[in-house]
Amino acid sequence: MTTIKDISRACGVSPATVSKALNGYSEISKETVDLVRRTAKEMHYMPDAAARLLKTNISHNIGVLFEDGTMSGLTHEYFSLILNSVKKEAEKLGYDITFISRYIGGQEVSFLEHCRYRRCDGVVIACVDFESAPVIELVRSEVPIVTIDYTFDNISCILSDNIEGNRKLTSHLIEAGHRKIAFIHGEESSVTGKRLNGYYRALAEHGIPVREDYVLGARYHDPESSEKMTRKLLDLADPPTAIMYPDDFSYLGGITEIGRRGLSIPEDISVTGYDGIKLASVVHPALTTWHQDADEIGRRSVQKLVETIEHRKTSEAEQINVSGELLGGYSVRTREA
Amino acid sequence: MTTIKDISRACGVSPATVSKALNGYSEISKETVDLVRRTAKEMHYMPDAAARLLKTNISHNIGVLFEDGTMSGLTHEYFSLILNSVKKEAEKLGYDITFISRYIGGQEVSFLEHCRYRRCDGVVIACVDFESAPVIELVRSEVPIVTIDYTFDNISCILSDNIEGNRKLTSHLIEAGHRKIAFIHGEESSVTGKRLNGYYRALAEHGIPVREDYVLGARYHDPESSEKMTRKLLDLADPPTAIMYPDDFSYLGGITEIGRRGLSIPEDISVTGYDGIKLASVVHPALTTWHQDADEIGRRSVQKLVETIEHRKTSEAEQINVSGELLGGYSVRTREA
DNA sequence: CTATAAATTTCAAACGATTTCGTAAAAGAT
DNA sequence: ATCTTTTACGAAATCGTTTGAAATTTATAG
Repeated sequence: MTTIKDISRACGVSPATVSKALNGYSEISKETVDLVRRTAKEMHYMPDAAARLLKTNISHNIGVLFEDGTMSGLTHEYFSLILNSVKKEAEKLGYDITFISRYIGGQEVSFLEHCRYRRCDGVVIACVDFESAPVIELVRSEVPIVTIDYTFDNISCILSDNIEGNRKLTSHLIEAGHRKIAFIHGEESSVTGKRLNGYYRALAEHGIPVREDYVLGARYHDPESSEKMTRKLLDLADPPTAIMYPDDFSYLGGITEIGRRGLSIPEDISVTGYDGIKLASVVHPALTTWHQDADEIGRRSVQKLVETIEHRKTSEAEQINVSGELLGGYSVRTREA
Repeated sequence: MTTIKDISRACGVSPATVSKALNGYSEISKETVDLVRRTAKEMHYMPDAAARLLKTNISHNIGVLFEDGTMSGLTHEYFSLILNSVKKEAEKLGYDITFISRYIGGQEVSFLEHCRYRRCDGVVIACVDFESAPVIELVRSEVPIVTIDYTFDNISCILSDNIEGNRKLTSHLIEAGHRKIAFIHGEESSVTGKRLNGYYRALAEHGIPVREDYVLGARYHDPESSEKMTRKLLDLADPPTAIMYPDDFSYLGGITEIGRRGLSIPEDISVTGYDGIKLASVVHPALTTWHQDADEIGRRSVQKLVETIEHRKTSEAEQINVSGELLGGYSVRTREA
């Protein structure tokens, strides 16, 4: 590997000058800069991130803490999309991304220790148990953090508009003439709480009393679980005319149970999902759902994190709401009042 | 941050001794080792990966090159699963993983340059255009590489058994009494080639002549595209009795078109998918498909890569086949001969 | 008690870059 | 011609760790 010394030798200048020329210091003459840059290119010079980090204390590396997809209750594709967007934006802003795990050299350590070991400039946290001790330790450390879909004091977070989203989605059903609207929510979490909140609000705004037997819990991303809840709902003496599912994928469980009973969507029963992933538009019938703007969420997280990293003193913790949109499908039927 | 020097001061020994004690050199006395280890723990010492790398030339960092060229990338569940498994196994073996991109500090560079910049010990490549110049450059460099689902001379690769898989899947249909079996394959690639190969073999083994009008190309992960091909097939004067889709997700496009014609699966037409992702088991009817063992593929890639890294001289390039299994669903109907 | 071997520990030089401070030369001012 | 300023560059320290060789201490032998 060519180093700065090799170049300095080839150019007949000192390593210091090479470094400065390469990094655009103004004190180096135009000719020297040109010479150095040219030889660097010719010799296929690449700076060494480690050496640079050692001296500058900047790794240009941001950690991502995304708990593994299958174990997490939340929608797999939604987080994959966020991760992808995080990656793209990070690249654009000059950062690489590394997964933060609880291992170093095969030994178990805390997330924070891992971050320090790799000297991450900052960390994006999503899709984890935010109330677990190792996560809290990291959040409360000196490491710049941005969380997604969870709020901590004094920590910036990017929030998908779960309250608004579910409120609008519920309102959409109400405006289509539904009064008996069931909501199958996912397992307890702050996201779930917000969606419930939105659901209740929409009902309240339209003066529809809440029926507790229409509010059931299932597990995110688990069609079997939603299938079971759908069964419960349809077995009620007075079944709902619309069912809201925890996420798009869970809708598949709904389809199964609804189909089993010979009912059809949306003629006999209306349904909605949540997420707005590709699946929603290719199932039959296409699902009316709330699209969460995963791209924007990923982008904003990194932008905010980088801002925090690069202007640590002036940058303030901020809660950023990213709004989604209603994605109309063919799974909701308008009922006459 | 506590450094080795802080510990050396606290213990009254030299930094060298601390380093050796921490790294288990046998020449250090038991008492010193204990003392050093204890104080290191007390002072919350964490080694600095960068400094260590600088000296040892080992980053304990493996790069992953997972591109989302076709917009599938990370969102494609099969690859997400592989990535996840790669991550887990890497952690277990003491490596972190970093995404290899084509950017450093926002500037465009080659993959190889990025690897050198971060000094990746090795790279797992999957899901990219293996025939593009930047990928070839990386593969042909001195960096240890393992590829997934693509073969290069002298480079280890992990192969999902696409030939066998599709052969067995096709045979399964034949054994169920089908003779008119259409195969909608994905876009051209080595994987597609192998699956075609498996399809042809199965037909040949059973003495069934190939009907070229039953072999159509669609795009992976694109139900609309498969929907269109399904239409073509069903419009044939002599339509097939079974359709094999490029992947599980594409099956959804098939369902749409088949349903539109009032046909049902599997009574009127049998179908199969490929991948064996969760979706296959929760759609209706559950899909008969070939399950690719993404977990095993990820695991073996990292194992082989680490072997290559750690025993560079003795380790030989190897092609490892990971076999999958037929996942029975309810989408194939047995026909009387 | 030496002399020698064995067991510990320390020295000091790296690794590859950045950066502060100093200096020499060139340019500008008086 | 002298003094001041500016411009361009270099010397050397430093970041935190590792490692082979040298030095020191301790143990063993003669």
